Amino acid sequence: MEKEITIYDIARELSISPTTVSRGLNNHPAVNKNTKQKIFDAAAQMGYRSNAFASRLRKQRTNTLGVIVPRLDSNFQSLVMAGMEKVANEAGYNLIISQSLETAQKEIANARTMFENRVDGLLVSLAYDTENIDHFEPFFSKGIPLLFYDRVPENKQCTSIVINNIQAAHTATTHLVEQGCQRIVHISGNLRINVYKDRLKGYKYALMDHNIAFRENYVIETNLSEQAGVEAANKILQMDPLPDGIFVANDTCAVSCIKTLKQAGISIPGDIAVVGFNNDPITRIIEPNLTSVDYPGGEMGEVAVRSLINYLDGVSDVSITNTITLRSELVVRESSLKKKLTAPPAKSGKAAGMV
Amino acid sequence: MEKEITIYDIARELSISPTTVSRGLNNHPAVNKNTKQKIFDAAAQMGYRSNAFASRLRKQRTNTLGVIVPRLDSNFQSLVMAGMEKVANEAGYNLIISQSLETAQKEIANARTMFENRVDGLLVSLAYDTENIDHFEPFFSKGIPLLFYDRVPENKQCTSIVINNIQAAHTATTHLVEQGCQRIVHISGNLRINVYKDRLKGYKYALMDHNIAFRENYVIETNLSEQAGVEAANKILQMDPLPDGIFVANDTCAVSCIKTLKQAGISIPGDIAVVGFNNDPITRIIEPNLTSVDYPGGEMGEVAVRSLINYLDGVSDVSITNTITLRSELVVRESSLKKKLTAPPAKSGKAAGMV
DNA sequence: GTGAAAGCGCTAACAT
DNA sequence: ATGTTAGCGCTTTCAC
Repeated sequence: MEKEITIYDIARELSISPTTVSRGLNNHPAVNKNTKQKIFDAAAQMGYRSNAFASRLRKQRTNTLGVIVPRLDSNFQSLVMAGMEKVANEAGYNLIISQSLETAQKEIANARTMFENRVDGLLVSLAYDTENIDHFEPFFSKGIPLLFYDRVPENKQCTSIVINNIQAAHTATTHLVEQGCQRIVHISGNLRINVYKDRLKGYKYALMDHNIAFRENYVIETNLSEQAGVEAANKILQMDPLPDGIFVANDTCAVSCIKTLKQAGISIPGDIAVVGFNNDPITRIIEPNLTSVDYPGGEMGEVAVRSLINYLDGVSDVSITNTITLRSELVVRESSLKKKLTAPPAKSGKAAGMV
Repeated sequence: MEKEITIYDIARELSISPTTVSRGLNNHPAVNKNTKQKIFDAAAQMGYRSNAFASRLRKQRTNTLGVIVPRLDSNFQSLVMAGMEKVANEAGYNLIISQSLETAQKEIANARTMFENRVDGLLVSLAYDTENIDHFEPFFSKGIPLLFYDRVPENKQCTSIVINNIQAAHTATTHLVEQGCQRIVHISGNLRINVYKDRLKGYKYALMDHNIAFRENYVIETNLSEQAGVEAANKILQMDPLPDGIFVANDTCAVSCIKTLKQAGISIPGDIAVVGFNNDPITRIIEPNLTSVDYPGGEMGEVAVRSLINYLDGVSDVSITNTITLRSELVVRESSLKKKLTAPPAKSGKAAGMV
């Protein structure tokens, strides 16, 4: 590998100082336009490339953000990543992305790596089995901004970006009640995680608000996988009387649940109305199309990175100790419509959403 | 922000030299076990964190790989990313990920950033409108390994990881022919991209091999979006006689095409048999379930990173100028089955795949 | 087994 | 507008 060109080489070539070269390359205002041009020309011609490490070592700022995500291969998370990358890229930040694969152990290791890589800020969505956030302690004590999104810690001291899961679940459940459902099952995810815990709460509250008794055995805790949907459906089929509504905490599981129920001869929504969560593309493919809570992944990613960068730039030092709550909305489709609407339901998309 | 602890601080604390501290921290064999222990203890106690930049500046190696991907928010690409991250992480490499958003312009900018970040290697899947790969020239001339996957340049000089799109498309089309289809339409993607070009080729070859005339107007070039599926379906509905088979270059488009055809009263596969590409989760949700080419995204990501790292470690300097072709397979489901199989088709999954 | 010294390439005082 | 100087924190000869 040939020798790298440095600003010293350029300086020598042009008989000026390295300082001026550095300044020129960085478009410092106090450099003669002519000199600047010469510097750029020489740099291009000599095949110079700036050494980000030397610069970072010197500047003590990395222009890099770290992301720790449970899994990259989820529809929701990939939307988030896309949003994050977009904003970060526009702002000149790099993104180092790692996945915890839902284990605290990897999350801890990743946090450590991010710390040593001296990311300027860190974005985290917690793993399934993360019990505490001690592994982020170094970030707190060094004052490195840490922002949780979606799967956030209970500890309300942390900055987080979420949707109002309680409210969303309340709306979803209420919708089922309004469609005439009285025996509503809730298929939940891991109840140690805030989002699923909150969705359960919203479900409960909605029942209470409509004077429907909450029944412990109507809550099925699962891992929300496709397989879990099949199993949950089988449990539901055993129930007597048969439930007439199901609120599922994600779409993957809701869809496989519907498939299983249909195979068993249950009519959706006739016998059982179903509402999912996430508004994944599959909601518009399953028959009947699935009513679901639209969950702004891309936006969440964008907002998260933007907040972090604003904070780093001192623009919004207002407080990084806040919770940002994004809007979500119920998108009503056929799977939950026991009653006909006065106007026919929109074919698809968000048209029928209620704000 | 309090001062960072460096190896000098540790050295002073223990009255030994920074050299020894550095060696100890890096588990250099020639350091006394006792000393090593003392170093680690002091480091932990003093809250030391290694400065990756200083180390990289000195070592001229970054342990970082760059990834430039068209879009993060695609099912396939998120599988790839997940596979890449997994292997990279295990090997102690960081991943800097950026998206081109399908534009050559951003791809060029991203390549530049990756270059300045001195990634040890780069993984690229090309954007829609990338016309040439001049922007990767710096990597070639600096000897930085560059590995293309999936969307690779025509130029066969580059290392790439692909599936055999010609063969896969040939198999898919042949399957339709064997089901009795004679008028098979192909819904293709952007024909400037190798994968779609090759799928068209495979389709053509299969027709030829079965003495079916290739008809120009049976090829519909689209962007393979959901919307494109609707439009393509409408075109097909205009055709007289009606085609009896469709081979679509991805599943998203195939599914929306099926939905539109069904709405128009066409029976799938009775009137028209359909085969997709990618084996996305949606193939198992649409009714009838969609026959599709299984496309190993996760594996592609894993293999790509593993190859790159092996090369960097000098393990497989065999040649980074090769093409690695991964296996793909047709997964037969109801959407293409005009004839009953002797054995009943597998309910789902890859069981019915032909190798 | 340990240490001294030099330097990776850059930038930010502080001159001038 | 430009230059001098020093140092970011680490690793690596080379020496003992």
